[in-house]
Amino acid sequence: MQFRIGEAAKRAGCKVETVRYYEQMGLLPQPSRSEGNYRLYSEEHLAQLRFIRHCRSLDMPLEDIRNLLTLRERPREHCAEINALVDEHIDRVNSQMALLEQLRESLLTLRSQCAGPGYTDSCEIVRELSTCECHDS
Amino acid sequence: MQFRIGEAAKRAGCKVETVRYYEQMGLLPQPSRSEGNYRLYSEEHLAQLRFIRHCRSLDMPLEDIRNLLTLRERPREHCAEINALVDEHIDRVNSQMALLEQLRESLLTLRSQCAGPGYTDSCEIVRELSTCECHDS
DNA sequence: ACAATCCCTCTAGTAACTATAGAGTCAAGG
DNA sequence: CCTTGACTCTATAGTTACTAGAGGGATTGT
Repeated sequence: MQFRIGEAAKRAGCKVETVRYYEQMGLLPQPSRSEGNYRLYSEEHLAQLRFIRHCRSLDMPLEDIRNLLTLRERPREHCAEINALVDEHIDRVNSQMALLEQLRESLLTLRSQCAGPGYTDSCEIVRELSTCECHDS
Repeated sequence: MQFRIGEAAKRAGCKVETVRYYEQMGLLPQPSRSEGNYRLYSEEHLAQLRFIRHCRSLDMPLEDIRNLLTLRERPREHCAEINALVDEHIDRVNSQMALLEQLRESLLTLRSQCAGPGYTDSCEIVRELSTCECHDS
């Protein structure tokens, strides 16, 4: 079975442009072409595309996926590396979550400054946003 | 007191390039210039820069900040809009967190597939990433 | 024969910066 | 007076993972 790009994209749950983009980035091998120069994908191509999409649904960066694609050829030898890669990604997600949690706190505090229609002359939210007690660097 | 861009950036806790970028995006008014064509910032400029940075530290998009900068000129009249803007942002942060939480679950499940040195011939993580039970669209 | 739908390549746009190149300005030291 | 170093200027390109568009060819159905 061979698929044209539209069919491949649909089966992988992404857009046509995305498939071409992965090819351009070297994540998908160049498929054969039809007479009319259309890309023709095999089942293996499709499997690899799905692999990529699955990784992306876990928000892994393409660079990590590129590495995984290489490592998975000899999974036994590279088990440790594969785990490390996943662990690093989990760490990234964890710290992103911690950051977002802080953000949420700050925003809720900010929002509580103005609970109803203001009774002062200036907006407490604007006032709070104007004060600066923090230095990033 | 007038500051050159380096001093302004330091006081606002950001990079020099970032300050110029805000000016280019129309978030900071163009400052006066010295004889040698250096930007010269007043206290008001600095306050506005800090306002922007504070909003950014809450991860608000520049477009929202642009709106806030306008709204804050008449806070009393625009109190409701200001609140709505903050509320929307809180919603965004909330749904981002929900997404990340799901992600974390999936990643931990994935990771648990390979707890120690594998005893099978193929990596369970790679196997799981290859299976596809989901369609995004 | 013709229209609709698919596909092709190439280029530019997104958000919010960051980094670089190549040049000018300014204060202090020798 | 000259030079060195730190600072600044403009303009341009790079980052991530796509998305959107132009301008054209291929295929399919009526």
